[in-house]
Amino acid sequence: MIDFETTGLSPARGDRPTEIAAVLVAEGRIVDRYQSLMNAGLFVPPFIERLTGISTAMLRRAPPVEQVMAEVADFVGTVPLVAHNAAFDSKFWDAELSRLGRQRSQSFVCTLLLARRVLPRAPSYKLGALVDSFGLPAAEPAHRALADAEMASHLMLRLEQELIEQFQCAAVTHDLLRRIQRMPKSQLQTRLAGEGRGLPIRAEL
DNA sequence: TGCCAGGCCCTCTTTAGGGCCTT
Repeated sequence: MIDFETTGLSPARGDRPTEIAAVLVAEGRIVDRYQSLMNAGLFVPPFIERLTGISTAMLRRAPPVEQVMAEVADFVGTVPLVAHNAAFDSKFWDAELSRLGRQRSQSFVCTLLLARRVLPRAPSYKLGALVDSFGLPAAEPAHRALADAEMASHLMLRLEQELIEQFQCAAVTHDLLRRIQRMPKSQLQTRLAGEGRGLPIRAEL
């Protein structure tokens, strides 16, 4: 599970990471962690500083972005990647690796897309709201990379439990999660409701 | 000068619009 804090929403508009955390999950638990601030030489906008607590002064004392991204890419290796709203983290991940002349070799799973399918009537799909609704441990401080990555890891494990119940799968693999998150939401829910829970969907997957 | 992300997903839809989610 990876989580970025950044200067904004779009690397295409010049935004860069300010912090990253990578949490390694195996056999249903967190087994290793990487976390670091990083200095890309940018000014942190006031809104972002209020949101994350990460200031320009903090980044001036942080290691350079190139060093941190190389370290975290080595830490991650070829392990499948997960993020909450992976469309956001994957574009920063790819942009920063590209600057290093490296390329991602593995795919992303998105806990936001999975949650929309597993919990079709949830009032909110924000990371904190989903963690609260499941009664999962809320790591502090929120909107810092390591805390958010740990909360998202607990959310992913909880969603896997839900999928085992709904799809009656003996094991939840990265490839299975990829297929589920790409399945049209309306189609998935209609079939779950209309055909009973489990076997028809499992056979299709 | 003025504007500025982008993909998912619902609906008063599909020749579209707007809210959500990430920072």
